[in-house]
Amino acid sequence: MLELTTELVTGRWMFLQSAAMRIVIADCSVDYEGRLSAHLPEAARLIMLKADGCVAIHADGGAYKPLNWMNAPNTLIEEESRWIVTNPKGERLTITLHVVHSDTSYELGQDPGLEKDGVEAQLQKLLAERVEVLEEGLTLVRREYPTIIGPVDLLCRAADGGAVAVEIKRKGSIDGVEQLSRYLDFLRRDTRFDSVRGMFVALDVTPQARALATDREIEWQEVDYDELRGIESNFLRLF
Amino acid sequence: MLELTTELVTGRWMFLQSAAMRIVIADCSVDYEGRLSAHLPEAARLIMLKADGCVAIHADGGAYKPLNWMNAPNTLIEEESRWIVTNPKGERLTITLHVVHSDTSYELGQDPGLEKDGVEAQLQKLLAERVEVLEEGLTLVRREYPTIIGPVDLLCRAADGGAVAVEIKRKGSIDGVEQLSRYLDFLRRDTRFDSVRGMFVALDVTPQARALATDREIEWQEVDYDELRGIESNFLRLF
DNA sequence: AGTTCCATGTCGCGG
DNA sequence: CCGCGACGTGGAACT
Repeated sequence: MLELTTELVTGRWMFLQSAAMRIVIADCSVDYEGRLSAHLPEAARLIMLKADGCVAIHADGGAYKPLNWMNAPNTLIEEESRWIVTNPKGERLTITLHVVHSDTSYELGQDPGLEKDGVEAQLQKLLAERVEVLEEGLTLVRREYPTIIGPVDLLCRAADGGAVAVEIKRKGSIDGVEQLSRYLDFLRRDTRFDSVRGMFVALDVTPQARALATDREIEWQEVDYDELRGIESNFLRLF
Repeated sequence: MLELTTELVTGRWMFLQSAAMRIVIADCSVDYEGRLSAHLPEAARLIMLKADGCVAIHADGGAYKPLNWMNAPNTLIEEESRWIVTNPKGERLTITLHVVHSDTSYELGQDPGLEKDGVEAQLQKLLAERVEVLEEGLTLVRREYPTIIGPVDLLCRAADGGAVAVEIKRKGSIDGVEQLSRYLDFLRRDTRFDSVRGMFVALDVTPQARALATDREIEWQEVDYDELRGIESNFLRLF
């Protein structure tokens, strides 16, 4: 773990390109011109510069979101007491430094990254591998079946030969039912399908979503994530 | 501008409650249990604690978004080399500190706040002043026309006397078409209008939004922001 | 408190 | 690189 101070560094732009995070505490005012125009009056703030060149200006509050920022890729020009950050999209962030209280850099190295569990992608993958969990005799035709208005999570075939469009959500709210309804509208006009049923699947389905689904004659069901993983690991163990 | 180090402080939780930002550089591993489960293996990271009690764990890259975070309000328990952050919603963040490289606090004070000039609001204003840009003979009835389900961006009258509901977006995606569809459903049940057309206007309209709008018999069009501003400034210059 | 809708959304994946 | 949908979306305005 190496801690560097700016005294060690002559070319700051080069420094930014190296893998290090720089933290500056300063009285500053900021202007952003890009997707909108924004201005920050002079005040004490924390300026974070990461190795990839991104810049974030934080106040002591307001959750994790900075007051102003510029995401990589961008170019930093350091003038006397003024930094100008520009990116290829034509956005520009200008930081005017009035007083610098602290300027420190830390060599953090590459992060091993976040391991997530319980998101929709995982759920879709598990269900795609075992669609018969949803209904006996159901077989997978295709994951992410494309339509002009977007991909259907799972397109399946039922035991009776009819098509079944499955929409999967972690939390099943009314939006998801609307989304599935749109897909059904389009699929039902596709002459390749004789009949298309809708099936709405989530870890939890809200009462409003249940009501709407029922009203639209869309089946809904809740699945248990741990159970699904259990089935999966049993499956792997047995075959 | 006061810089405090942790040596000055005995009760860190109290310290957090005071208006100061604390920056810790440490080798740490992190676990989050809440809306999902997530784990961060041990690595050097920056931990930011703000005065409002929020916590963010940053790697040296990945834009301004932290790897993990907990927004205020929450409670921080500092044990020996382990921090446990919990919130009323039942989420929990556990930070295990293996090596602390640096621990500094900064008194930043209250931020005067960001002054913004957003795009959609600006776009709506420009179009409201020149609705004939959208269609010949169109006149404005009212901006933000109120309905029970929310305000219609622009309610207009066409040359033939029919009503036109205009929804304006910076980026026109499928959500916006859904929103306009709901307004139309509602307006068409209002006996004061003989007929109501829908018009979906954005700087960019996605192909899927186009498809859905067309299917719902909603007109859509793209407008050019710079051109609109040009029209506006010409208008001001000439009259 | 619950809902709706905007955002400089950001992020990741598939074409 | 674009387009699209998910997100621990976050946040504000309004009911």
